[in-house]
Amino acid sequence: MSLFPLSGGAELPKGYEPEKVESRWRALWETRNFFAPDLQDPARSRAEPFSIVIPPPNITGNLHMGHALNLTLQDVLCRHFRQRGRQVLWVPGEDHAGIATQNVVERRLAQEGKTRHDLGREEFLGRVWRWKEEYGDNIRRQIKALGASVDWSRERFTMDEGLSRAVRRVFVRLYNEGLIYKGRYIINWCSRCHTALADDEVDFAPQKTSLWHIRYPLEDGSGALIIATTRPETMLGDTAVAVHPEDGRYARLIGKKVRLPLADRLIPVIGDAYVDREFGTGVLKVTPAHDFNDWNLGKKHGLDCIEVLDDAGRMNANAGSFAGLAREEARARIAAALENLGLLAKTEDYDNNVGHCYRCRSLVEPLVSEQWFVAVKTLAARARDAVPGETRILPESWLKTYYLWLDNIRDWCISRQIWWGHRIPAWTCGACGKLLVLEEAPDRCPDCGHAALSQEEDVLDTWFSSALWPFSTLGWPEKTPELERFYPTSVLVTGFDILFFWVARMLMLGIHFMGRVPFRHVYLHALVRDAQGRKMSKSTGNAIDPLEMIEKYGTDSLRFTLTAFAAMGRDIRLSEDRIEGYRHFMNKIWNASRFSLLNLESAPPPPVDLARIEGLHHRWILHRLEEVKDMQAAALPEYRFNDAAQVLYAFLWSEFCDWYLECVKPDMQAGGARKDAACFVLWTVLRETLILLHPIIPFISSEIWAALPGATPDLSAESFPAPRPECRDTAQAARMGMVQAAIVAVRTIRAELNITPSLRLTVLIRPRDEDARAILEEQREILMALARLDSLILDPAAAAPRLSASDVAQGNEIIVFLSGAIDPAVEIARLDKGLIKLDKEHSRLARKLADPNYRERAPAEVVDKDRARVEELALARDKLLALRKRFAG
RNA sequence: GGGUGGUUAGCUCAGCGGCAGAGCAUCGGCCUUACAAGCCGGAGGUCACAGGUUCGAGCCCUGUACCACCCACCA
Repeated sequence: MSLFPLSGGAELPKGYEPEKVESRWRALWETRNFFAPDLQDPARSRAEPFSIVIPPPNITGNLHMGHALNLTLQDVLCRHFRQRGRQVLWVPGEDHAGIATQNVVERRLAQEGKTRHDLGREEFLGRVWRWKEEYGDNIRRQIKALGASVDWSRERFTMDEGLSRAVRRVFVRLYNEGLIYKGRYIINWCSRCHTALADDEVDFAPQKTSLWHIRYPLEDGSGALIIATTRPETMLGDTAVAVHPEDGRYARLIGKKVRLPLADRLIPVIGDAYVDREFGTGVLKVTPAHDFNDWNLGKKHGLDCIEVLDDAGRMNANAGSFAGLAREEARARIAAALENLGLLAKTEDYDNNVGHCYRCRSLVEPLVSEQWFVAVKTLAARARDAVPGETRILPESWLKTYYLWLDNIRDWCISRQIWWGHRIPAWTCGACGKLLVLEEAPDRCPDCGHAALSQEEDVLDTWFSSALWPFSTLGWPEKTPELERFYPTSVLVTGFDILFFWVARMLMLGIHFMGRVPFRHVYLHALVRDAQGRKMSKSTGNAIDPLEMIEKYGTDSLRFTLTAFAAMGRDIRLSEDRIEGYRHFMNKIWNASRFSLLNLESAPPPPVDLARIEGLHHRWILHRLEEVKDMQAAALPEYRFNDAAQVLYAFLWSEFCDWYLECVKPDMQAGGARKDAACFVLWTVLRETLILLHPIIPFISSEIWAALPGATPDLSAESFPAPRPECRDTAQAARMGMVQAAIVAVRTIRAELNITPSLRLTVLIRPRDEDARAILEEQREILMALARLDSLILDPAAAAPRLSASDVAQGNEIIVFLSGAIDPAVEIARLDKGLIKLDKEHSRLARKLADPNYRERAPAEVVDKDRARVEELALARDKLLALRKRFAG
């Protein structure tokens, strides 16, 4: 198959070059649309499907590290479950991001000296669409760059026709059910974006301001109430003054009236427990039109609502002589006017917290206006009940936060006064004034028959369409096979920062319209922070660009880094060093594979019965492979990404490379049946390890796979390796541990005595028992090679020469013969160091075992283990002491 | 004000009742025919603090300190 980069049995180039390798595989996966599930596939149809809808990136931006993490984790899951035989669907798509996108395009227009109003609605939207075509593709390329195994044939965009229809259907149904209503209400208003904002689109930030103390004279002339305010300019809209009903200073004044300065209106003094007696003077001015709490007080006490600010942040006609002034200007002028009248009691510095637009950072103004709302109380209650029974939120620490939010939720303001978005499907009859809420534009008014209908100007909050994403992308309101098969989706993988914006709302609308939750699990991953723990952002300039990292270190290095750091419930502090570090791991994999391929023929090695294979190292590595398979199969479905990555890292590097490959070298040199067996085990272990690595590092694993003898065309279609219970052998693994300990003991002596590695040593091992002797004898060749010996004596009775250094490893006495002089003091010091260590552990355990409470109450197996250990320690100590004696005399 | 998480080797972090771990950094020795982006070995810890539970506590409980973050409010 010429499409595939390498054919089986090829030699790998000396260095790993991610760029070349990756572009080949990207192109291949793309042209073949490898990751579109075949709904007709009988094998996969039997298993429970695995589906994910992508959190749609905004079309405004470039991929950042958060996306890279998000996409990597989803891809790891998708590839893993594909291996496990599940039918996997991962739906890609993009979000139109109403305000953000409109801002970007408007900024461009501004460069041409135009505003959107110069173009008009239609032409402006044309511009946005063109912009979308350009940048939507940008995001797509970046998703592809990461190697995400999405199904591009099912890509969706929140503004495409299908999804827009779903939006209209949902809107109309909620309206007819009385869950969407239109009303005058106080909302957050961004006077720069010129639109309403939802509560959670407002960011609070501290601001230095003043607290003005203003006298409000009592009507009866008996004095004045002094109120403290940060917003004197809104006083013109005051319709009451409030005090705490139990406040001894003021309670008797409730029901009286004060004269509102500058406006010359009489307003009542009301009593309400909401007032904090401790704050300021304990008297609160009430401006229902420009403050959320005042709005509530106004409703409760039946107060008038006088608006004094307009939607551009200027004083309106109600402000009398201040009309037309910007709010800051008005504030200064009013303060000055009060000062002149002697009504300004004092001004003090004050640290305030003010709302800002989360998109453009400008000040948010509470204003009363006509908006559309979703009545969320009942929807929220059901979304609450669904968790954790039908939908599990992980890590579970987020549960409480989720509940708390839903319990205190207010109606959701869904109308936005911008153009880019789903226009509200409501029309007003110009003749009779009837409001028509319909999925498609009506020709004429059904009541009066008039054709003069005008559609609402507003569009819907972006999150309204995203809230439908899990079912709208699958084809709803049509009854599609995808919807039937893949809803509810298996898991939603996203950052916790949009738990409320998005996750909770998907749950609400999913339950309402589908009758079932939209996903079984929600996995909330970390935020990616910089090395100092700050949030990465363009403005702070601390962002690490994933594409730059990909270019520099390769996609797999980046993916492995993100996976390895994705421990549940913790933020990731990322720095470039980390990625560079894991590039070393890629190189290690590459070179281990090169070595393997150099020893393998171009045809797959003839099979050997692995259950009966000779050779401790083979049995050990096969046993360990089984354990690694188990761990991976357990870790990934539990979203323990870091565990999966760490286990693979340690297995491949510290076991496969450091030990197994070294052990196998003599086999390869020996040739014959021994080499054949080694080739088969090597081939098997490498093959299966590549399969295990593939979900995390798809590119390099695919490239190596393709070069393996007998490789199938594409690793991404390969199944998770079947368990091989006959290869599990704990006893053999322990024996290997003993051999390793003996080798390490020799190496340590060599290093501590500064003996050059090039000098081959003579070593005497006094085995602890016959079994150990037999094993060590059998492994003589490996011991000789890895400890770099020229002679190995295995004899329990042999004497240790005075010219030697020694140690005890798992009960075996290791005696390294030395040719040159030895300083007895040095050797004694070495032995004493070991003895001290042994003694410490021995006495600790002995003390523990001496305690009858421990012996009685601890589980028998724990006690037995300690007993065995104590004996072993005692034995080792005796042996070391005996060895030490030869220097004493 | 309410809530959540964190405090373990120089750094970044795993571990969450039974021998304190990893990666990086560091120190010493090596171009040992896959890999110097490497190999071998070493050193490095009152597991924030104070109590408690337990035969046994980084691990469980209570409290304290500090650091993050989230929500609400701030007239």
